[in-house]
Amino acid sequence: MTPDPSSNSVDDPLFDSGHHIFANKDLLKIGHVPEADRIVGRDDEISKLAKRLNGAVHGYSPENVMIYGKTGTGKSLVSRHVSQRAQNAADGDVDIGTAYLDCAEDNTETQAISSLAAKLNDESVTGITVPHTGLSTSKYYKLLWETLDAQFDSIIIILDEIDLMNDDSVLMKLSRAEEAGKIDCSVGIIAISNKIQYVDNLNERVKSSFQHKELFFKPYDANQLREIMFNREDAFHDDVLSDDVIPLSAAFAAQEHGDARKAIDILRHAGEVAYEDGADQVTEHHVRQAQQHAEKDRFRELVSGAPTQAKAALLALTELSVNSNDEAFLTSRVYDRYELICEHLDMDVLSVRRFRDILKEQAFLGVVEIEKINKGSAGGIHLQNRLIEDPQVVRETILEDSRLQDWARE
DNA sequence: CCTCCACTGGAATGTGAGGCGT
DNA sequence: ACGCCTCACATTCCAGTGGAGG
Repeated sequence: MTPDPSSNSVDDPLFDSGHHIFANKDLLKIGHVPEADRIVGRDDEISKLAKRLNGAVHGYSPENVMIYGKTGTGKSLVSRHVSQRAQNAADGDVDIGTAYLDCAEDNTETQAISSLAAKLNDESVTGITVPHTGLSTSKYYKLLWETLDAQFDSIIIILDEIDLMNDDSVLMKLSRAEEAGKIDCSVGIIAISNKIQYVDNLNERVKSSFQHKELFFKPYDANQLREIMFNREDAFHDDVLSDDVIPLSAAFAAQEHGDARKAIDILRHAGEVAYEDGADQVTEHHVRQAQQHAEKDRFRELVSGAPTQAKAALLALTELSVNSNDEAFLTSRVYDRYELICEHLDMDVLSVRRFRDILKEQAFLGVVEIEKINKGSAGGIHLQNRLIEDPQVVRETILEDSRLQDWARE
């Protein structure tokens, strides 16, 4: 944290906040939508998508589009970009609205519709207030139709990560609203998924109402990744990046199946590491460190963000791992230890059934690994639970939680 | 090839927080 | 003040599971 003596614009050295490394850190933010000339290698996709949405610009119905592609291939980016441009390009007397919805966050029908209504509603125009929760689903739909009618001629709705949505009916009702005469506003839906089979698994009724064209996004190759990062080089001051930084970050990210998000993350992290080191250049060394950091951070966040009961369960598993030579333990054994911990800490003891689900959630998050084994006539089917990361590290992270700290003294 | 064990996991059901309109 | 809504989390019940060992 040594202040850089050469930095000129800063009065108080305590707050020089990385200026000697970053010139404009916003360029490295995840949701950042770059200008058209900074989007790399997606020209084809952009013009195809624009063609589909063209109707909206002139006041008639746009087509629905289903976009497939792996994470970090620019699906959200291109969708946002094109819908933004459609909004700007609209004919003088056409009012276009756009809404972006992350289905990972709002993954139920009600949540999705309520968020959409809240996002699109401009209270000063419509005079409608949209409560966050509390209404029935149908009331939220009604509110949404009202806001749409009051404000727009056409609307483009982006449903990101739609495969995480628990209920397909959103898709159906949104796409049907116009033809069913519920609203007088053209609706175009851009649904984004990283699972190719998404549409196949849809219910027939939904499929028939959600008429759509499909668009596939290929992963970025190493060259494109490099170009993407060079385009955001302005985030750093001149001469701060040493020559090998971007190629190396690109190489790391290319290994992860061409994920641009990861690439930019690594680059930003490397800058932060360099800043903390008090270095005045970002070097290959910082990139490597950033790469390792990213892995550990992700894991710590998972564990420290877990609910208390889940932490207690993990704690039980770490206790067993630390105090024995085995690595994997039967659920019943982990549960016994968990009971002890709960009693000692004066916590509620959950049922075995719920406990199993908690472990399963942790397995889904990649903290625990579960293997099914069969002991035959000696006792049928069991699950074996094993920590993926070093038990000591998990233990330390869990014990940072004030509610569980008492345990450390035993 | 059949049995048998002790856990697994689906389904139904309950509870309480948070929030609405009347 | 009240009824009504959703949703997350939890419990209870029980049919199903599938390989070691007879």
